[in-house]
Parts: sequence; C-alpha cells; structure tokens
Amino acid sequence: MNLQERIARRQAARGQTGIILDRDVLSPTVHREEPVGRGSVLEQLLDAVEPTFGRGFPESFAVVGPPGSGTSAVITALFRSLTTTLGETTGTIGTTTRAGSGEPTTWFIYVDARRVSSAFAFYRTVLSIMTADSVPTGGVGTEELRDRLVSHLEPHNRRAVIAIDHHDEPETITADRVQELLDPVAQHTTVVPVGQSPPPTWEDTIIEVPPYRRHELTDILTERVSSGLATGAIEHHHVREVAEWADGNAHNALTALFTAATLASQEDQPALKSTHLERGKADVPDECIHLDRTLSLPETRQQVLCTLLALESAGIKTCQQPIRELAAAIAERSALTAGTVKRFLYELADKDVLTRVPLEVGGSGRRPSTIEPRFPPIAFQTLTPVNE
DNA sequence: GATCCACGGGAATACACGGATG
DNA sequence: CATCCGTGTATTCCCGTGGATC
Repeated sequence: MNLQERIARRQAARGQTGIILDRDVLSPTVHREEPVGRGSVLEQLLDAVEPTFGRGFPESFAVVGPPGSGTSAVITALFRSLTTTLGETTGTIGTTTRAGSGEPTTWFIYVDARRVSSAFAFYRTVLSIMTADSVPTGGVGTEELRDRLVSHLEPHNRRAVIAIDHHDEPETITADRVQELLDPVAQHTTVVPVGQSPPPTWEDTIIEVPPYRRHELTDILTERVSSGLATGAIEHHHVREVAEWADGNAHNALTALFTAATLASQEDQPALKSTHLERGKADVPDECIHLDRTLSLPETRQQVLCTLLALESAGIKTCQQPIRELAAAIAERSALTAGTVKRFLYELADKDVLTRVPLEVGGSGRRPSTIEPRFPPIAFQTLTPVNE
C-alpha cells in the first residue's frame, strides 16, 4: 500500500464510528499484496520463473493446493511483483528482459477462469492485458481475436506466461482448452494451471501449496484485523479460536471473521462478541464454496441468489419449498420468467453453488427437491454489487 | 463523413423429451 | 399408466462492432 492509499483510507475512515476501518482488508475475496506465511512456496515459484531473469523462458508448471490454502494469493502476488519489479512503465502487466526496449518481451498474465469461460473471453482477457488499445467486447468473431493475439506475439518474438487460476472448477475454462486455444502461439506461451489438482495427464512440474498450519492462519487473521478493524475491536483469543475452527482454510476463517465484523458493525457494537463470532462461523456452510465463485457469477444469477435469500427473511421457509415454487416466488420479484429462474436454479445446483435436497412429499410423479446455499449468505449479501 | 446493415457472441426463453415415482 | 420433475437444446433477442454504401 502506498502513501496515497493510506491517506485515502484515513479520509474514508474519518467520521466513521464503526469498528470496520477497511472492508477490503477483511474481505475473503481480496488478496493482500504480501502473502503471509508462504515463504517456501514463493521460493519454489521463483525457481520456476527464474529463467525469465536471464534471457530464457520458463517451463510449464502447475500450482496445486487444497481450498483456502492461498494458491490464488501467492500466484497473484508473484505475478504482480514480477510486473512491478521487472516491468516497464507501460502500466501493463509485463516485464522486459532487455534493458532499454520500451516494450515488454515477456508478459506475466493472470487469468481468472471463473470469469473466463469461453474462447472469446479468453482471447479478449489476454489481449486487453497485453495491448494498450481497447479490445472489442463483441461484434467481432473469435477468430479475429485469435489472429490479433498471434500477430501480437509472433512477429516480435514476444512471450507470455499465462496463469490460469481455478481451471478445475465447474464451468470454468480448462487448462487443456487453454493449451488448445494457445496452439497457434505455443512457442511463445507458457501455461501455469492453478487449482486444487493438476490438469489430467499433467506431466510437468507441480508446486504443492500445503494447507495453513494453525499459527500461520492466526498470523494471517491478526494481520488483517490489525489494519481492517478498529483498535481493541477483537480479542486475540477470538482470533485464535477462529483459526483453530477453520482447520487451515483461510477462506473459511476470513469469511467467519468478516461476517462477525459485519454483524457487530450493523449493531453499532464497539467490539466483536462471542455471539457475533458464533454466527459468523455458522454462516459458513459445510463444504462451503469460495465466496468469489458467487461474486463472479453473471449479475442475473447473483440477483436470483439475493432474492432467494430475501425469501427466507420474508418468512418463507425456503428449505421446505420445491424448486418450482421457489422459482415462481423469485420470478414474481424479478424481471425474469419463472421458467428462466427454474433453469438458473438447476444450473446453479449443477455448479455446486446450491445444494439440492430431496423433499419428502406425497402425491404422484417424480419427487421434487429443494435447494440450500453452499456459500456464506451474509457475506454474499454484504459483498454482492446487485444488493444495493 | 454519415448512415445502414450484416454478423458474431452471449444471454434469456421456450420447448420437448427422458426418467422417476405412485 | 399418469404425472410431474429435471435436463438438453433450439430459438429468439439484444447489443457492440466494423465494413459497405451512398
């Protein structure tokens, strides 16, 4: 964080009486610039990209770690640092290996597969990072974008190291697909898959990110609350308890803490109480998916999820209603048709954003099921832009 | 140079069919 | 067999783009 950002934060915090000084610092979906407690992993990653510091080009490597182990955090921090340390002043994510040349010759490009599912979107993302001029959002064919990418790399002998994060989640673009899309420029690109497992049939280097140990997670939480919460807003033993409960999963720990802080703030409390932390932990469902998976969904889907959660607070027992009924109730409160909402709900269940639970009802015909969120509802409602 | 239009991608919607269940 | 759920897919709509046309 630079001085300007610090000043901006002070300005924003001024007059604010709540305990939350900086929501972004507490948010489970925002990575810190300097990852805590991942020193040895960073060393391994630096070994892997080492050739770039000379005139070489790194071999492919995959980054693998369980949920909440900080794989995204380390890779974004690394790519960001490589860009600012080695990069030119072009403002793009890129690095030059030749002193004096204005253009980067090797780019480090981070692609979030959650937000890139089509070939078109992939080419567009990569191009808009590499080029200064704007890339069309539509009205042009996928082949056109591919040709632009080829002519950007090939004639100038430029190269790109492309991290493809979350390649192994439902509905995201796969590492294999990315390789395929980069086939025309295979000599100029290195793909770095980042996820919970390596791509099938992966034979190159794998860098494993272990789950956080308890004290490491405590350190992470302590660092976050020290700049995100007002002084004295949380007792240290509460931080340790959350770290213990989360069992190495930083996402779950941060989500519980964020939710607790949000609740305490809404109640205008000067500090987090045990009840807030209990509710924060309870808001994280079993087998919880990452909050960012819900926040990267299209706006309409987030709207549907918001309305679904609102039904519950409107007194409708959503856990007892069949999907058909829920879809009708949601459609009534939105611009979408019931058929479309039904489609969305099944689709979201298919992507593990919702869990389908069979209902016990009489009558003939196939048994209906209902749905339950597999994401933290309070944190989602707080962070989703459609809920404003 | 202004206007028009065809095209591509993507989202919303409709629809039909397969399958589970009493 | 009747009924209704769940899913795959065709169709329609919308919007941005960029080339054709005048």
